[in-house]
Amino acid sequence: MTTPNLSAACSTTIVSAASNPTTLWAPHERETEPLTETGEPFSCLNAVELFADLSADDMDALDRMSPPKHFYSGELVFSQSQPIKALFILKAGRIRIFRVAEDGKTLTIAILEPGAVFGEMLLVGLQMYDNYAEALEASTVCQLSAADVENHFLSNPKMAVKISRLLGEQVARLEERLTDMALRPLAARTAATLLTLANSAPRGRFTHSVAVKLTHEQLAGLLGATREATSKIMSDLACRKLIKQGRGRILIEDAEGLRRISRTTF
Amino acid sequence: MTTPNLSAACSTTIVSAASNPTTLWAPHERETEPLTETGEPFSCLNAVELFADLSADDMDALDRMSPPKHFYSGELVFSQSQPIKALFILKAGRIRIFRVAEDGKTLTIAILEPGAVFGEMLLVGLQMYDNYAEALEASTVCQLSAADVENHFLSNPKMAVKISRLLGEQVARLEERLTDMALRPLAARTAATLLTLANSAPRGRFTHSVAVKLTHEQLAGLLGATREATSKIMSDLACRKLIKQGRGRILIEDAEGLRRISRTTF
DNA sequence: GGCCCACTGTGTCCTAGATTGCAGAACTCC
DNA sequence: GGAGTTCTGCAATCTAGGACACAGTGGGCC
Repeated sequence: MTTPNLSAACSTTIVSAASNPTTLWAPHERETEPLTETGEPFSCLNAVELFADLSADDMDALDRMSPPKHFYSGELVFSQSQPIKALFILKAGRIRIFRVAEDGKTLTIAILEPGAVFGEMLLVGLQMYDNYAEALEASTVCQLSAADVENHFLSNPKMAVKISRLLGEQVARLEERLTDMALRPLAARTAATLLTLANSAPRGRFTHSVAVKLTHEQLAGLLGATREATSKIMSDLACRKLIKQGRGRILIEDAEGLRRISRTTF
Repeated sequence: MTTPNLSAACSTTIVSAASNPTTLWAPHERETEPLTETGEPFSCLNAVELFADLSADDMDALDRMSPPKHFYSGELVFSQSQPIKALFILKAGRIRIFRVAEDGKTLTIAILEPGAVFGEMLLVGLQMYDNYAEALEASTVCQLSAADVENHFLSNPKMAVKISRLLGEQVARLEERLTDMALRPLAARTAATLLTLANSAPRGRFTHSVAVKLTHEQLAGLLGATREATSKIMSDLACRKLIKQGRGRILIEDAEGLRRISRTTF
């Protein structure tokens, strides 16, 4: 009652909003988009905050030891059968970290953008770790072997502190997500997730609104819900003018409105 | 179908099993139980693994600076209004860490036994952190102020590594719990949770089975479910002879059976 | 320019679990 | 040993969201 339920009232006109003639998510834009703000030709390490404290020597050494590897869209970066033996740095593309249940259903733990470091559990010496990683698009990844990491890294005390902070933030995020999953209805979770995604996403340069590059299916994986249920919520959000939709793109139009929804209990 | 559903078949005789004349969870046992294996009179620090690498001097200094504080059952150790300004060490009793949703429903993040360190987010410099902590029973807690921690701790490189490991394990646990929450039905989650609890619980000394000291309500808080739903599952588990129940006590009788249930999808 | 396929919208069941309400049993405290 | 409080069992709804089943449609690709 407090939150007006308009789902019935505006079951049409949803896509029409998305098909307006702006080039916001025009496909050709993707190619010209620099993958990080630091420019195209960058070593695997120099753009990553985690490595900022490395000496130039270490940086060079590590860089030489970490040949970039290419993954096709859909390819597995690691899995149970190929357990993590390296620290990964995503150079280009997008990687999805996920877990699989017995029945094949999956939950997405994270979707990584260029510059992200993953396989961090190696740093902490945790072996058994049943996450999978899959390339959502063609991606380039650098690998640091456990030995290299050992030598140039764990010796450095500043590094340990950074790792702690990294993990601490992950803990906070995960606790938040866990309680959302347990206590919040799908609509609220969806809104909250969109907001978080929007924050980590690159700002749009042609508009005030922020684009999140995800299909409903991918979003559903992140929410722990079905594609159908997610689609329904998204249509609803769209017709309340909180977001705009395009195939595989979501534009956040009204962050404040989303924040309101994310606090609803039912 | 693969998992026999006996809920109807054995809806009686559940409590009778719990009311047998053993003294396994007799109330008077609690008082005589040593709170940790290291004996009664212990400083706040010496029994805690995290501090093992501290020099004797540091240990003494910190010990002097951390007066034990008492909390009554039900009292809040910290909350939004009293944000974390210290690192806590649980000396005696049990503490529940939880989060609260807008509508008042809560999710239990963890239930801590003596020896546990909490408020770790302080170590990583994360301020905003909306967890609550409440004493489940009369508890004694030592506090290390942020300044003390700073001086004796963050300077020590070994310490940072330990903290990383601590947080890494938390991340792993939380990811596991998150996927369970998203992909597994209540029964499976219950079984899995009981097993985890059993592992961290002190071994029973009079029997092969392990006791978990929780009411259905507390367990439900951990599972993100209602007390009723949890009770139903518990009765079911009990009549399959996988557990035995007593007021506020759960005995794991057949860990292997529980493990089987924890893998069921429906 | 046309074909095909990945995305999305919708609609109808159907079940797990929330909600509500209550009752009896066990433990605690006088 | 009696009263009140906690804990647990049980049953009757109610509902969010899952499972299926299709139907458009936009866009990439040839």
